[in-house]
Amino acid sequence: MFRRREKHKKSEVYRYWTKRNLEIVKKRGLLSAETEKSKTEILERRGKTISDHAPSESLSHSKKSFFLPKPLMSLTADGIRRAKRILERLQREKFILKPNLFRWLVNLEKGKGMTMGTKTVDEILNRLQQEGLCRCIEMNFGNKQLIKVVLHPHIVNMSVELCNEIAEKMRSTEKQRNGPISSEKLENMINPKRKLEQESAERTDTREPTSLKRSKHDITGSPSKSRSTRSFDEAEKFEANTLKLKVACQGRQLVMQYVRYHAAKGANFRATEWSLIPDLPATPRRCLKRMASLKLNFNFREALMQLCNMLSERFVKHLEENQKFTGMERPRWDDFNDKNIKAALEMVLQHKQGGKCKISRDRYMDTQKKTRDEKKDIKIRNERKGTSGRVYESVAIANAVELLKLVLLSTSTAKDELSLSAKILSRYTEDELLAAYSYLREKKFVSGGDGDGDSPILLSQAFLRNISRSKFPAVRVERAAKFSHWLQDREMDLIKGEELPIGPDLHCGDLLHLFALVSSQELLVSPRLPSEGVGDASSTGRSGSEKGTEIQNFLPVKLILRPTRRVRVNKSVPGIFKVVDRASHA
DNA sequence: CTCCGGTGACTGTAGGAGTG
DNA sequence: CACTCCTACAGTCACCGGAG
Repeated sequence: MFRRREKHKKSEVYRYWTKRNLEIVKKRGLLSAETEKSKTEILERRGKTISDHAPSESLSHSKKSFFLPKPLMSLTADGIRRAKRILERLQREKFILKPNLFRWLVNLEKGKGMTMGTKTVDEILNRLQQEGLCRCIEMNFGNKQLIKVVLHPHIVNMSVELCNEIAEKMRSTEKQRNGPISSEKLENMINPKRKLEQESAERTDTREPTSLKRSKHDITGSPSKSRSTRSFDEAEKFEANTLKLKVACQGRQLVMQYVRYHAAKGANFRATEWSLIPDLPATPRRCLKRMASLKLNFNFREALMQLCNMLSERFVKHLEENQKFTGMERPRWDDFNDKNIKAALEMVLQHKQGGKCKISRDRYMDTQKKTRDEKKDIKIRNERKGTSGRVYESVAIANAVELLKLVLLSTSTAKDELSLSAKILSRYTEDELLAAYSYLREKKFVSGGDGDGDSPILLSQAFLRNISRSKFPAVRVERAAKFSHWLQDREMDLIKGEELPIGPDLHCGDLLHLFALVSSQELLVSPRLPSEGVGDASSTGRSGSEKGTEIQNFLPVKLILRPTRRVRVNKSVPGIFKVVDRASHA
């Protein structure tokens, strides 16, 4: 994982990127030189890759999904959409003739470039039936042909009226498709009552009914109290399951569309333009709110970004390959039936309900408090920065990261320094330190510390290399050069043994240069306090000291940094004293 | 009763368009 | 180029209703 600060005009956004993703787009820079400009521009506009991303192992801990009933969960995204359509239509119409259902679904998916087979529909119906969301029966009104009918599950009694309705539907369908139908067929359809009475007589005769076959479910039992209760209960269950399925489909659709959008758009986006996302399951505003609320769940956000990354990688490849193999049919980059994509999507959907629900109340309250505190921290930090940059992590953890680095950088074994480090670190919670440590491990900033604890935790060679290679911004370098000139101008004073007061407004470049000299033992820095003590600047009237020129007004304090080794004599500068100008600080 | 997800009202902010 | 205005997104808070 790679955290990167992005500047978006007036704002700054922190995002996580996988290294691999970044490299892909870097490679893309090479490719773009050889390829068409327009496609390159698309890649350029996409930015470096997709944002925020969870550790890759997140996918390997596949948990059992509780989001949908298992039979439905195993359907593809298309399958779930079709199941949803079937259930919605079943809600409205109570029954559907299977041939009609098939034609209707095929018709709805016209232009998608795929042909759905009847087996696919059978599979979906089977799954729905297993979940008690529909009933599939075969009916015979006397003609040779069996008519397959999908029923709303709470229809347990085939009333004469319903048979009439089914027959009427069949008649109108046949008429539409084949023109006039045979008189025998018509007679059977128009008067199914007679046929049913006949069947009833056959049943009392303990013979197997011939005209109204049962499929997996009993659809012909006479009404009874227990049957009514079951019917009612099943109706309730149906409603609940339908609602659940509907919500799940919306959730899935929302995530899919969101991820498609972001994968294609890349990292250089300010915000989600919901109005541009097609096929949303609800209004853009509703989707925005829903997604915002889902993203409060850290696990969900991470899994979502993981999915974005995965899809983004495929999108980049897709563009690159299209550049090489123009005109060839390529696999879809956003194919949610792809094994890996599907797994990542399921992971996102699992976290949709997971996380918060799984933790105990106390733990939940702690988390809530922590979340609030973190948000407060972030708010304070953002306010201080004067921007509205959004930092998606705890400042406490960020601080802990820096402290850990410092502790690890320190090679001191002095007792007091170790206890000071321990004291500072003790201000952080175990969770924060663990998170900080995980972060450092993830970025390969530290090595060791694994196994039985024999190997100590150390800053990695890669980290140390990177430190020495990191470039200073030009403005800092200029500042250091200016400071260096300032010191050179006063070299004679220093040789004479005079102390030079250093102003309070040292910047990064000044400090770097100063402490480089201190580190090489060319200079000595000692703190001083004003002779009249520390207090309100207005009451002291130390105009001279504010200019930093009247060293005699300062008294040395106890804490004076002295080199432990002898000052190098071959250098002409014996020492410089850092004077702390309290008056100008107050 | 608590917990939790969903939702509306509200606020803050970025960025684009228009203007001088 | 700087400013204002407008739009859209994002986040917060409070409330509601269902589930347990």
